[in-house]
Amino acid sequence: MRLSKRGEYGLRAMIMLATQAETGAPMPMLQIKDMSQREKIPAKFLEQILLTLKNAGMLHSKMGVGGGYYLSRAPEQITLGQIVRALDGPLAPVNCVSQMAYEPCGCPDEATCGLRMVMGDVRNAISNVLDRTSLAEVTSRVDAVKTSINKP
Amino acid sequence: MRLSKRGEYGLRAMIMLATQAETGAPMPMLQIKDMSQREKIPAKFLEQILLTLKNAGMLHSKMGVGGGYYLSRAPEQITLGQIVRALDGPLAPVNCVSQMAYEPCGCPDEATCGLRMVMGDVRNAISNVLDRTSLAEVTSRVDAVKTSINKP
DNA sequence: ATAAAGTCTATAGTCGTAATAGACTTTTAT
DNA sequence: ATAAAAGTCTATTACGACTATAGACTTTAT
Repeated sequence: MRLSKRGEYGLRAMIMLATQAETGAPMPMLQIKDMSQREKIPAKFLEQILLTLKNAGMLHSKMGVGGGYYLSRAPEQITLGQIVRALDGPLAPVNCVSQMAYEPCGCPDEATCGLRMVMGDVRNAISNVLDRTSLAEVTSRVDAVKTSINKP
Repeated sequence: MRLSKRGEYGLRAMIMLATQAETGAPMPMLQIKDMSQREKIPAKFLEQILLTLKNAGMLHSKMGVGGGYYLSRAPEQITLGQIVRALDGPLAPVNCVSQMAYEPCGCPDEATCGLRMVMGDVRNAISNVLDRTSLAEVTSRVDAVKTSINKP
């Protein structure tokens, strides 16, 4: 049940951008170079990932000197499920229970397939986390931990 | 968040064996050939999978004419989580939240890593399904559907 | 004009998955 | 005793996806 590196790096980048957005900075933008250095992500790989996310409509960018990437919507409006799906495809463990990429799996009868029932549960369990968690919720959880450490 | 073919085939085989066990047949055994034909699984691949499961202690086998595989414990005592872990490794999407295969992921500080918090939730969500579902529960769900179809 | 930054496409390398092969061992039936 | 049926074990291949790198191009600020 692995998350790919592409998915991991993409999530890290989006979380960084959301954190930046919530600082209230006038232009909450980050550059590839910044992000790749902070989290030790290969820059050229990250570039592709951000491009994918941009083409999926989650990021905007500014070219040229002083450019960078920023979220195209408020952090509340972007879920982790959207990010993972854009980068890694369906959340479902098997295609026959996928909402976005259904395919029959070849078992004699889907209605009475035990595997399919359980994998449907797994898909829902994953979706209940990733589709209900927004970038804003992530940053606020991080903030909560950080302040509880500073004021014990 | 894919389940590998190995995992899928292994689960299918174990569910077949559990179904067989619950028929009350005197010797609830199935042969590789039977299982591979029923669910269109490449026989030689299934062979490897069953061997892995046997070495993990979930199956016993009988060699020679009239041999085959059978569950080493009651279907109630075997969870899907055990099967998936034996075949595909940890359930966790990233190693830094894995119970059975923890590894640091290289983020600056694990305690305040937003990705890690969420992936921990995902791991728990998956585990809450797979570790709490036994083969017996799968077969009884299948039976429930089958009888509700016959008596509408 | 130049340097900084994102865009885009192609391609290489690597690794895990899926599958196949084949020689060996055990057991049953005749 | 022997042959056929079945599981055991290890090696190896084939393939594709994932990861990463390269390089030429475009846009923008100073």
